Amino acid sequence: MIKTKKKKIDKIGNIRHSLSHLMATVVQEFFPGVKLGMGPAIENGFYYDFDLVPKGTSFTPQDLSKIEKRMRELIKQNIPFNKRIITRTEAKELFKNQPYKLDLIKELRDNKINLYQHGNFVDLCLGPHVKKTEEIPQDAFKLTKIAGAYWKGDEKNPMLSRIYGLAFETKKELEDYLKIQEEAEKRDHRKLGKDLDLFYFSELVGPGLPLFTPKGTFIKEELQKNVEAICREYGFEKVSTPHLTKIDLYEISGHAKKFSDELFRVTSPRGHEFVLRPVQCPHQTQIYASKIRSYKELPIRYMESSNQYRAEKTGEVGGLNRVYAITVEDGHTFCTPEQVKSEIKAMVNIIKKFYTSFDLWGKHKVFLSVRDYKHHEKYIGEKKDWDLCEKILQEVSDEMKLNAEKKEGEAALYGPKLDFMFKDALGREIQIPTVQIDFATPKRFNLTYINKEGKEQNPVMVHRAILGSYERFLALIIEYFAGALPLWLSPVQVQVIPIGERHKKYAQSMVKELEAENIRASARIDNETVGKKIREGEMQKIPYLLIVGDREMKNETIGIRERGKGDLGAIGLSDFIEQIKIEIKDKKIKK
RNA sequence: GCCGAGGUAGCUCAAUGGCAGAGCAAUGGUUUUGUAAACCAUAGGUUGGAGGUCCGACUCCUCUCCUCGGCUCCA
Repeated sequence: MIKTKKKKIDKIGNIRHSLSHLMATVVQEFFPGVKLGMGPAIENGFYYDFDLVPKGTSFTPQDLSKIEKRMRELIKQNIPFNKRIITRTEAKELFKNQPYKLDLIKELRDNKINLYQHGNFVDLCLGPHVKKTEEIPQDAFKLTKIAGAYWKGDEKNPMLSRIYGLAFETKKELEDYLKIQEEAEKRDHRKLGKDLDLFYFSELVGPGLPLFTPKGTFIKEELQKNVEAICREYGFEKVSTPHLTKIDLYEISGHAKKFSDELFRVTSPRGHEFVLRPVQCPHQTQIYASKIRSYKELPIRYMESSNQYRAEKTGEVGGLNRVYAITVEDGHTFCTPEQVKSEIKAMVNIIKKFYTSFDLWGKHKVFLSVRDYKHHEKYIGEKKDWDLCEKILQEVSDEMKLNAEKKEGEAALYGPKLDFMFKDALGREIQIPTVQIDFATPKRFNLTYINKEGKEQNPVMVHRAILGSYERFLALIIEYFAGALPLWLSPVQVQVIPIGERHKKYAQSMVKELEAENIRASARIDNETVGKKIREGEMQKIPYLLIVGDREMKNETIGIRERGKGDLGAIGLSDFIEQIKIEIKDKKIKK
């Protein structure tokens, strides 16, 4: 069973990879002198990078259909793909006009160089490929987009023109994929944020600076109450610190140097230099530092939901996932080295509890982000501390069965971390919760406590974000629930719809009763048809619509319509209130 | 920041060098409605902004702002 599945993956991998080569053939045919980059198979398709001549030219969307058409013609010719092995010297000669290929050859240690050839096209490649192009379905691929991409992913290198393609084994799979993408676009938080009136970007305020409407703000605050309640159970205390600081703070923490280009700088009228804070940790260290600490006080756990400001590169801001002004739910524990592991486990448990309440636990992947072992100078802190931190996180991952995947070079400035990754509506990975160990920052700020022996010692700092950025978290849940947020989080939980004029008073009295029970309710007493009010209520993703008319008034009931489920019949208001109070209290997720 | 595609009414979109338009939303009226869009009318625009070409620019060119898809980055 598993074997056949693997075989299937390989087969589609070969098709994708071979399509990439075929595309390069056609591009070479249409754009003589083109320099070839790399062209691998990827999830759902393939790409190939090209450097067109003359410099500065690129593909147009029209080129894509021409290339695609020609690729189909080539497939029909049933061209065989052949593997060849040549020596380094031969390879250098063969690719003498292909600087990027020569660059790749330089990196290969082996003297035997693998090539794949079909027709006249030869590429430096380990394979594998299809044997003949007849294995490639002609109608199950599509060239989709043109993008710039740096050679070998390094922004210091030249930018090549990349063509992305989708490819599947059957036409139906391709069509299904396109359909899913189309559906996914409908749950894009940027679209739903507008439709549901949650947030807005003003050209006057600027990009990356979301303005939250009353509904959006309500959700943010409700999330905050929720995450703080869980953290409080685990001993976190709320602190609040200013958004500004003298830059000196970041000179000590190391952020000023490392993130110099991403700091918003503010100069006072009297010439004093401040920065808008990009992180909260250094501020919180200063609360710790405000007095002498004893080992008996530790762990000390602070949490704070507040704004941070990062001057992200312009091309990187977008929607709520990357903004200049971020609301971050940030927390730090100061503890003894012996306490680190249990503190981290506690944090993972908080994350688990919080995400379980959204039905999101299990929808994630965990990365153990460690340093770039070749470049320790990029980080602060001592090597032995880093070794220990990485070991602790690995143990936590093993003991808590997190299955963390090691990611080299992804660590924070001051320490390694466990990052919890989720996917957005379009399948792009976003990092939300994180737990990070930090031996370095307490040393830099000279934070100490008096240990059992009566001697000063540096505490360890554990950074954690549960909800992370409210903006990102909101984007995640909007997309996950397609806007139909859980009842407890819905800005309007119940809307009462009177059938006609003579039912309006009854509707308003229902609202009063609901509000008396702390249920967020409103009545639609405007002169629209019932059908229209229901339609709008459904589109606004209001969890419950209560329809009241003659029947309901006579029987002192309400007609319930549940979001996405339609008419559920009539019951008494008190029974309804009882039911939804349970749903709110248990934070049930209804699907 | 880099490569590419875009920006027309609050929203979704039309008008390819020759009078800027539709549906929804808004406003006023009529209608009082039984489970996903009642009807009529009115108003709504320096076509993102600035400059240029042209008798004439939403349309062509330059710059700029913003949005989207990638790349890079993400404390």
